[in-house]
Amino acid sequence: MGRSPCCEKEAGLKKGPWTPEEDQKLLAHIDQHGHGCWRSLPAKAGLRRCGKSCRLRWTNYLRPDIKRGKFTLQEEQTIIQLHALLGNRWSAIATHLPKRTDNEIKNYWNTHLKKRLAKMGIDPVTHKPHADADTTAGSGARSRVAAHLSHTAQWESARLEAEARLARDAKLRALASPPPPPASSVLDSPTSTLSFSETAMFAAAAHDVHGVAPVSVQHLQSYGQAACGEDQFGAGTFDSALLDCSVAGADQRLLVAVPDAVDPDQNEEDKGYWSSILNMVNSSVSSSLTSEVVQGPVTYYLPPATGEF
DNA sequence: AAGGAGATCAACCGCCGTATT
DNA sequence: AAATACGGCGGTTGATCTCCT
Repeated sequence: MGRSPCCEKEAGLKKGPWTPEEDQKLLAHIDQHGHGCWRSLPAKAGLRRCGKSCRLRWTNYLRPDIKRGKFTLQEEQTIIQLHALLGNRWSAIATHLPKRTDNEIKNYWNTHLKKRLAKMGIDPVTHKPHADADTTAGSGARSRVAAHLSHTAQWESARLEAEARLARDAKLRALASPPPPPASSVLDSPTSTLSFSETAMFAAAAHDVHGVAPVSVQHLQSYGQAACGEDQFGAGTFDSALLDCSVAGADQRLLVAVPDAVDPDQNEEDKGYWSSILNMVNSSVSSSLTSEVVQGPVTYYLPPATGEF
């Protein structure tokens, strides 16, 4: 009946931080034999760990295709937008951030991005401005919120502009270095195979399964303003500039024309938002294959504009 | 210099869907 | 069909680091 007992029930298994020796054993074993069955791996590799612990250590830390260190501005924006679409589905988000693990993204969200959005007056759960939640608030309260947003955005703007400059410099330096490896080895995320229909499914999923409220364009504009600075792009163009500003636009395709400032037609804004997200999701695959080609227009599935999600 | 507070992140826990027997 | 293991996922914890007073 069923399978043999799980290794995790065994006594005397080590827990806690991994030592360099343990890492070496695990690396050497996987390098030679692959991970195969995680349950049986610890014994074969000479580790007093459970298979689950080994798998976690490998996927979150030892895997050779992991990029560590500071998240770029582009990555931050990708996380924020995908989070707006997918919610706390970190593994799904991670598939669109090559070389980043779901654990790392989750940590980064919880320690950095969530706080930053909250600071900007955006609810990190719904991705809507806090003022929206309080429909009974008077105009005085709204203007206070707006003033706070503006003030916070100015500070964020200064900081992120500096980051953007650094990112741009790094990009230019990278362009001057040797060409990237062949496409087959660049496609780091094997699960990043989203097709058109899958992006539609994503949209539908966010729509009716996860209960994630779609973000109106203004919210992204708010972040865009913070990231790029109002003077540089002018009001109403922040969505287009959102990703461009960080890396000089060399390989960015998250560019969707959107209405100026506050459009009375919320549905139109939502369409622009969804187009923006879906465009990014689609392009994340192709951008893994080429860093230079800019795609032409794409037709998108858009969820029916019900006005209420 | 000391220690308290807050931030960070690797690792664990528990649940869930799927595979296997 | 039922029972159980496995792998994966998201939430949480706790050790360590950094900053501030």
